[in-house]
Amino acid sequence: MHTPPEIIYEFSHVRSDPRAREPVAPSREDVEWLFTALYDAYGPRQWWPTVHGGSFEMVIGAILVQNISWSNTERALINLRDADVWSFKAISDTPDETMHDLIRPSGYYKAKTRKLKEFADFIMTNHHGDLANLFALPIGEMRNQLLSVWGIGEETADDIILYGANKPSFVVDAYTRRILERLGWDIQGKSYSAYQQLFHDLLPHDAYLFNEYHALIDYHVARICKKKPLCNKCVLAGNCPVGLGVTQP
DNA sequence: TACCAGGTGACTG
DNA sequence: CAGTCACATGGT
Repeated sequence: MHTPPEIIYEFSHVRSDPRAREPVAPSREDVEWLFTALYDAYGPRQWWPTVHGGSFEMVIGAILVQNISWSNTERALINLRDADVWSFKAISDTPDETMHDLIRPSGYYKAKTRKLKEFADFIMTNHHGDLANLFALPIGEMRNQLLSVWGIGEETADDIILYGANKPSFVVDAYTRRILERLGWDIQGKSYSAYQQLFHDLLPHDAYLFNEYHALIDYHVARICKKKPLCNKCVLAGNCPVGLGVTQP
């Protein structure tokens, strides 16, 4: 379905001095190196994960997974499907109390019920109930519309743009922030856009590249670069200040 | 047991 | 702009 762009194979395989004690601004070579190292180690990740598949599930899953594990999200998606609450109209028509019971496993069930309903109303009111109409918008307009919906923040908006609409908007999450900090890469400020800008400024805006890059970061950080990092199992250890013992996590 | 897991919005200084 | 808090379930 996706074909890796040739540019991947022209990426840098080296990074700047990993023994620097103070954070340094990452170069294009650094950002290319990280992708290449993870891709060589793990191969394509083929995200977004699915239970039943389809754009509807992807978007609903992006809301339900907020600050919770995917396994919890899966339970909620299965409940919704089994209850035949599997369209924006169905979400809108289902009483709050029923929604609470169905999505309870995903946590924050009251807040997420409101989020799902606000999003369903948005799609029905502004896009004739069809996600394809949202996905057809230019990235900037799509992103602004998504951010206008209560419960859709920057990460969820970019999840939907990248993994739903298949357009290049880099996803920044807690894992992304953690690994960049551990690598000793200085970011101007702590805002979401500061992190995203790094990737947008230094990489070609390619949906496949952004898709795999974010997926590889999450795969790697969830398993290796944990709060207590497993540096003895890390393929980046020889190029990371933490892995080299230069700095502490 | 306590901590952790693919955030967001409300509120504060 | 940066920091803090509530929101809530299931796994380890």
